Amino acid sequence: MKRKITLKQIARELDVSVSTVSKALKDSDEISDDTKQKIQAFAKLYNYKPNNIALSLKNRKTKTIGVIIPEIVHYFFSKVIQGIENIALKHGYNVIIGVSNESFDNEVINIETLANGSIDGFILSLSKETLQKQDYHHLNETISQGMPVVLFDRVIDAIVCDKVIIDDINGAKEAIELLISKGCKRIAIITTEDYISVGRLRLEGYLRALNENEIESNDDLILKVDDRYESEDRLDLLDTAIERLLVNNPGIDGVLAVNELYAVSAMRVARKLGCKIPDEIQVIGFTNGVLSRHATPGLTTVAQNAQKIGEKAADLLIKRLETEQEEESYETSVIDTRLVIRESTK
Amino acid sequence: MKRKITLKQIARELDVSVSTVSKALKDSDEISDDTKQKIQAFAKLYNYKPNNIALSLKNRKTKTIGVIIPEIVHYFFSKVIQGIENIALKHGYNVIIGVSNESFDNEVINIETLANGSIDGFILSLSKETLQKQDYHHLNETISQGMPVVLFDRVIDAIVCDKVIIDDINGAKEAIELLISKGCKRIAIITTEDYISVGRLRLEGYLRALNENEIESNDDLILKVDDRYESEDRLDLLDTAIERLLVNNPGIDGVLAVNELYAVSAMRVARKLGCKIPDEIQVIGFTNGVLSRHATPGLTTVAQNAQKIGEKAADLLIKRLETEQEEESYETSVIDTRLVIRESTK
DNA sequence: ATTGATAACGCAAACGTTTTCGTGTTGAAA
DNA sequence: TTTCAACACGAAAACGTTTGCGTTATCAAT
Repeated sequence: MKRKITLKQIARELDVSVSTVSKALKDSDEISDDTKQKIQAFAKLYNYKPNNIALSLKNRKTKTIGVIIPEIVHYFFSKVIQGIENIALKHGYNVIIGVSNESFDNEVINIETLANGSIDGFILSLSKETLQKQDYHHLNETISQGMPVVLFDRVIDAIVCDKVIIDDINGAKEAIELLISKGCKRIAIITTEDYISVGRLRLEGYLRALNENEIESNDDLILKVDDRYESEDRLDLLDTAIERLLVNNPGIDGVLAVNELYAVSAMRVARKLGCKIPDEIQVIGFTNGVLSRHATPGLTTVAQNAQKIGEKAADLLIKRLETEQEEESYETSVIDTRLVIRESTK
Repeated sequence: MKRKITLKQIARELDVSVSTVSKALKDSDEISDDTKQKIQAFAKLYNYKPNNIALSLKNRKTKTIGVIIPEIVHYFFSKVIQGIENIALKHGYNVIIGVSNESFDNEVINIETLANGSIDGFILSLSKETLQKQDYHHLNETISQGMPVVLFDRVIDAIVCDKVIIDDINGAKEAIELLISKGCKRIAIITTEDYISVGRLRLEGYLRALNENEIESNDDLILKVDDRYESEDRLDLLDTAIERLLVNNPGIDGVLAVNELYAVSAMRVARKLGCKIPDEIQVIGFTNGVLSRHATPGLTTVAQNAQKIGEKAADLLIKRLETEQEEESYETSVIDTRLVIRESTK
């Protein structure tokens, strides 16, 4: 086993100084051609590569981006990571992933362990628990220590930094408008509790669309799902809640769900209740993921361009990292949504 | 903005030496109680945290695990990462992710940039292109440099290291046995090309099960899907291939697919051809992911315990990292599969 | 008064780089 | 022969830690 070789070892072996080796490998013209060739050949032979850690310490930058997401087994988030990876790789950055599992404590721990020199900046989406507690001191502290942060998807005004979001209001509004144009009169929405911004905003879009089309909104048609129903072993509770919605409110002919899971669950429940999709009920979801694509019938969805979100977030972060000046003007980038029509709408 | 504080700054501020600060913060009894309290209080006030990079350089270990996967937007791989993250966090390790996108070159680049001191060890699954080229020099080199490596899922004998796999042969065999016990007489398999080990092994299990049950195998019933059909915009080609399989071989009453995508595609095509599932054709897939759970009908699958694979891989790696001695005996851990019965089988 | 122990701290090296600033050697010009 | 560039290289500091060892000062014991 031949361990990695260092400048010092090369220097000793070739009987020159460490600085000579360093310069020779950088092709400095301080060093004679003879010596350079000798050193370069030797380095190549032993496959010398500079030690990243030493470089990081010296340069005070790690060329590494920290990404903290609530959940990794999730089409949207993994697609965002893919976007981040793309851009990062292109600029010579590595990506280190932390998963908060929707827990505030995990988020804090992840941030704290990464913020001590391991990374140059953060890209993150807040955990549900953090949103609920409305405690952002950990983020504001790392930001005030000069660590650049880019927030995406689940963002919050109280944190001042670059942000990447989608136009949730408009995405939902367009979806509802599609349903209306397809003849829906009684449209329900399956959303999250209000503290999750995307749920709140999509509900807002739903209400606006109804309002603009002079359809009276009805609280009975608004189902705010308890988070806890989202875990894999609580699907029955989600189904029950949806079933209650459909049974208690006969005549529902359109459903907007704020994520894939809610949407396919709605379709499953509707089918169970004997409703034809899209003939009797039309369904639209959010996130054009694998579920939407392979559901039966195929699910019409509001595509979020998750990959683009990741790319934009990485762009913003890297731009801030590479331009030293501390611009105190932060950018919020809005990524457009796109309706993908499939068979769950007419 | 208050930047992170260092030992040196504390030392200067309190008019002591750096080493005194360091020792005081470690509660060394070389330092008087007075000084310790003063220093500790000051450090706490300024929220001192040791710089990870400096520690890494000094200790020659980074407490970071490098994970390289072929694809991140993928239930199986993201679930494996979740398992790795769990264990890593528990042992104070960070996880840095590289995505090869099934490309040999990307795999090499990822490994090389991470191997230069950024990480203590690798966990990885080989890219398809690497498997095809059968070129493993990059891995064998990093291993020979003393970098611990754990391979999972797509493993290869030519690389000598710890490995974590599932019992593909047996998993497939049990699936086929289930189909046979449910009355299937003419069972097809939708698998990958042979160079992908999991496809090859599952085919092997299929053949063994047929053999043991004295059913003659038939090459016409073995569909080896071209990789390129797997991308999101090539789904029609996959469907066409499956359709050809079903149309050219009437009487197929059972299908084993080596992944979720192939399985739901098979169901979609079968339904399109007017076949009832599971009455006329029963289908079993691999990977108990979100597709299997939410397909209609629910897909019976061979669950791979992806999270357990990740946990085991992380365990193996960390064990090797923490026990310094260079044991030259490598372990191959086999994670058991589990049949999850749903409505796509009788 | 001398010795020796002990307490409390600082020095310096080490991890692997890069880079600034010498320094010694050569050769040519004066 | 002296002087001065130019050339080729080395020493050392710096990044932020940790740690073995050396160095004081104090005080008790002889």
